[in-house]
Amino acid sequence: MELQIQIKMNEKLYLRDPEHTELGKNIILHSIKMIYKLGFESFTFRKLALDIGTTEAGIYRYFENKHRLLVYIIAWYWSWLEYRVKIHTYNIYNPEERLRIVLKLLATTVEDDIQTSHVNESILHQIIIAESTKAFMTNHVTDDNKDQLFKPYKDLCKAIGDFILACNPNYKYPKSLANSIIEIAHIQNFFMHNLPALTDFADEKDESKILEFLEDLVFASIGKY
Amino acid sequence: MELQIQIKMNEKLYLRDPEHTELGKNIILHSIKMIYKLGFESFTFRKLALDIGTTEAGIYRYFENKHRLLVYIIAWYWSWLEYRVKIHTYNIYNPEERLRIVLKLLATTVEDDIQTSHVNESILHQIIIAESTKAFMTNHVTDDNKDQLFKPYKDLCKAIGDFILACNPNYKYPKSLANSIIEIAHIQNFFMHNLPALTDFADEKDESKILEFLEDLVFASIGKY
DNA sequence: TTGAGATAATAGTAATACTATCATAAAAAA
DNA sequence: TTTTTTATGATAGTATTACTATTATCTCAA
Repeated sequence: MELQIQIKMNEKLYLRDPEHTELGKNIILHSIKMIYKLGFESFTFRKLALDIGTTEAGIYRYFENKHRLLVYIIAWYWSWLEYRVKIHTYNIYNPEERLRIVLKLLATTVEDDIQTSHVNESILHQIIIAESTKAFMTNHVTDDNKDQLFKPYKDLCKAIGDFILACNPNYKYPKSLANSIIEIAHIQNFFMHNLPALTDFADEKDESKILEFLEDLVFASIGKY
Repeated sequence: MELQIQIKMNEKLYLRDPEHTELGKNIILHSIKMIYKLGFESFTFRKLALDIGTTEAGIYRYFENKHRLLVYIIAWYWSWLEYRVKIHTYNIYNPEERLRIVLKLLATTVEDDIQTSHVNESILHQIIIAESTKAFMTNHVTDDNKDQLFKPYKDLCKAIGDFILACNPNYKYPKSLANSIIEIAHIQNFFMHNLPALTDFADEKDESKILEFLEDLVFASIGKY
């Protein structure tokens, strides 16, 4: 038996559902590779079209512009991560252990443990690290938010915030701490690889050190250290 | 007596020093206003030239491209902030008090307490919140780092890291905690204003709440709570 | 067999991100 | 005072990006 998961995406994210067609799936697959390789700024629909063997117009039928495509990809990642969090914390009833599992999922490179057809999750994780805040750090963030484009991120933060509260119901900043640990995990990873002097992990370049830092931070903050 | 501070900028940041000429100062002044208003993505040299009443070519004489201009502005901010940190912690010998002062400088809107001619520091702070990570989140981060473009940010982190160590010489992650608190301060501020459901400060929209969160986080982490 | 849905091919536009050239005005050096 | 440097303005031009529009073709399902 081969299991496939399918993530239902917000319809505002696309013009035509890329999951429904071969070209659509190719757009997702190749855009992930290309954004990873070139960085989001240098990534263009023209280059993507050339790579896939289609035309710019073809891609514009699926996505309004490259920013929407980025938001789509990132939203997919957050949904997928929330799903992973659910699976990995299933049947675990100790709140601290659950939180530890979440931190590990956030801070370490994904192993392809869930089958998804057309997405390379490990490369996607690298995109998230470098590009994910660009999804909302725009001057149209309010409109995008009204279209619910950031719901997967919010849902994940909500879930993590609830885990934090389960550890310590009196902790005053569960939501803020939730998104903080996500963003810290990414920025530490980015700095470790690109501006290592800014971190305490320069020598080892080891993700498990980031995880230790995060655990230290979180459990000290919620008073369970 | 009127005191003016002058920040010496890395020469790689510009083609022609904007501090030396009227046009140069105008470029800085107007670009800050315009990036604040339009967001960095919608900001162009054409619009800036029109606003100043010069030509695109004129601006290209000062800055290679709009990204370099952003990095210049941000680098200026970090240098200025490090200077502020120095002044405000001068003659304060209690390490925890010093750290508290730094957190306040990081988390709250600047009052124009130091005279600088052509920079609106309070608008600049808003730019930093929304755009500062875009300075290094690029695929040319390594080259830019070799050119020392991020030195002011690194210097500030170093200073904060030293304050952290002064509070607790055994704390294992002073550098990582230093940049983490900077980035958390910004992201909480951004979320509070733009995606308030993600924070615990939604109702009040009050920077002092962010400061409380940061203090809680930092002093818990270094074990002085 | 018809027709809906998807794609390819082509064309075209406005804006962006630059580079180059030349004339001129102002400031500094001779 | 004259010369030279420096900064700016005016103008022009190119490649690329970010789109939109049109038409022809292909495929699959009713």
